[in-house]
Amino acid sequence: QASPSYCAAPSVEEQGYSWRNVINSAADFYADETVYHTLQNTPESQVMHAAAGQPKAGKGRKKLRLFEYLHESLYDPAMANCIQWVDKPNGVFQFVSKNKEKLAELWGERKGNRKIMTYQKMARALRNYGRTGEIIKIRRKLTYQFSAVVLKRLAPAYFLGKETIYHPYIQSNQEYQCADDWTSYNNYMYNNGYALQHANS
DNA sequence: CAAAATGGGATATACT
DNA sequence: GAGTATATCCCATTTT
Repeated sequence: QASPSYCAAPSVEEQGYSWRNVINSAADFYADETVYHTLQNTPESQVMHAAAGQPKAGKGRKKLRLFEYLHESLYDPAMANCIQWVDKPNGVFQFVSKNKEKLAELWGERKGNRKIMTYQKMARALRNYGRTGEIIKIRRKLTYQFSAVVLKRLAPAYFLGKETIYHPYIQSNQEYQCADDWTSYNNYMYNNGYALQHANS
């Protein structure tokens, strides 16, 4: 057991701990950040830039949803040490083991919760997304994936223009009732397209 | 084995 | 009051 010798994509969370390898394209980050601003201007996207860290402000504001917060963090370079894209085009991201609790904490503050939000509780909420398919868990450690729908809804005009990218993963825009099926399908695709050979356990 | 991750039922809250 | 979207608890199972 424990034979960490993948060569292709260094599993970020493994003992390898090679975040930089995944981040490598900082330019990519900034490019998207720019796009993110576009999103802010998009009329239909009422993301509402809720004031950062306001426990109980903004009454009329639509409440920020967990996946919106995560998506937002994903585009925030300052959060790169907590959460990060693994496969941006397909909405695959993962938390950083070492700082995931921090991200959860910030989420809790953002929501103005009474107690401190923990990764466990946040992950519980994340699991609820699995029911509706908004975000699903994929086999890799601390890794999840936004559904095509959510991704489109949150993505800047950017993807809307070239939505072709999101094909390799999800092909049935039908329903997510068979979560089990397409979860494994995704896992299959994921491992297939990333670090195909590893066949561990 | 221990720790980290994952999973999910049950109940509580806050808000529309 | 109903339904949604978590929040919180808490405990069990799996993976690392």
